[in-house]
Amino acid sequence: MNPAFSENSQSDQESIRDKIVATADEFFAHYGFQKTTMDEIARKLHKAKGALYYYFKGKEELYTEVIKREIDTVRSALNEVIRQDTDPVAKLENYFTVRFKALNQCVNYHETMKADFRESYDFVNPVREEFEQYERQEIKNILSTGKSSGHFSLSDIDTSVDVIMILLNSIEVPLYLKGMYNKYQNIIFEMTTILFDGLKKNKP
Amino acid sequence: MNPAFSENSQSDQESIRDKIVATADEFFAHYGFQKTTMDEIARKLHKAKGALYYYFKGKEELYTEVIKREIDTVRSALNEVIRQDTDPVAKLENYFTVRFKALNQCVNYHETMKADFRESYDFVNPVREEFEQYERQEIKNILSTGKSSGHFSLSDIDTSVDVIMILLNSIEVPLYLKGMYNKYQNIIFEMTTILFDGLKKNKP
DNA sequence: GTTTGACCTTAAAACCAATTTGGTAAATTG
DNA sequence: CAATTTACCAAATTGGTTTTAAGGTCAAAC
Repeated sequence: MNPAFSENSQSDQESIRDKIVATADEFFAHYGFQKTTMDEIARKLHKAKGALYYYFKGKEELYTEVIKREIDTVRSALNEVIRQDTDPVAKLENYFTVRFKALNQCVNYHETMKADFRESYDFVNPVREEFEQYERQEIKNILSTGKSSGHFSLSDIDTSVDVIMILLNSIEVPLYLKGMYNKYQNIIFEMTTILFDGLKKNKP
Repeated sequence: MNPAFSENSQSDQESIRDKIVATADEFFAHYGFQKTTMDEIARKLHKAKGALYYYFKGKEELYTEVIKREIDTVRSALNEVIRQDTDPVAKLENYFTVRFKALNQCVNYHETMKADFRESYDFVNPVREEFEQYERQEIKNILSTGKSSGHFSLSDIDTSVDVIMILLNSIEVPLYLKGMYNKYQNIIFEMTTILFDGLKKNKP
């Protein structure tokens, strides 16, 4: 489970697991969850379908793993931004830019969002929620340090975080589900600017 | 067509048209576009189905009329806000509050938005687009006068309008489609506050 | 000018058989 | 024992057909 524990045999095991996830990713991204079959994935890997069930409980768990890795990519990119030693304003700005760009790559994640209007993909909710919690925490951190350092003037940080979270999540719909990411990029930039002028401390 | 031209006989005609729209509204709001039949609507009005086609070309036109009236309600409320002699900042704030509240009542309008992820209700697009154009114009007016009067500090008004329009439209998804309007009200308030601090001229 | 009711056409629902597919478990391999 | 296969089941999906219902039309009637 933990990569740090991987021995020779387990390294192979992980490697196969990874290959399964990678192949599943391709199919899911191409044909979506429903239209992808476990048999297809197995065949592509020159394995029998049953082998997949040695690594994953079922199709849903495999799909969830694919989504999880997509989200992890975003998280890594965001961690990189957070790690940097920049002032809170620049950090939050970077956070937004990187988030939109990285999330734009998450084909399967968008698929579930789109599908959520038709049917429910509840089984990915844990992943979504976990990421939301992560983001909430990180944004709160940035705002908190920004408030302490006098970069932001905020009365209630938690509410500000709520606002930002809702804005981030809301704007995903036109951006990704309607494929307007490239078209709206300059508008996103302007939006962040306005938002930041609102969050920033007014220069006295 | 124009109510100002209505004579006695035409007044009756308009009255019946209105009754049809009202009844249609009830059914559409209750069962949605697809599951409502023209026959149902006619029966409720103690008329034959054919009568409806004397006033409307078809089901889609009738539905569009229902949507149009919903939107007109919102527009009236907004016109009231615009009419008032308040400073641009307060006016735009009122605009937001009233818009969200009024739009929350438009059951059928939300139905089409929700449905747009499954199938397309293109025939209501003209209504949508017309309203969007109206909003764009009014918001631009407010921003323009706000800039002239020194309440707002804006470099490019058109882009600011774009940002506001996208934000307004984006946030409708969680607000109405996911029924979070009541839950999010204080967050909306805070959002407007932040947004306005961003738009307002920094006090020197 | 309105309304009706019979009528047409097409789209949706209901049905059913055939097939596919997710999932399991015993057997097999190395 | 870890990893994989094969054979198999039950449930879901698909394809095609029939039936039904619903949108829309029109001549006649009010």
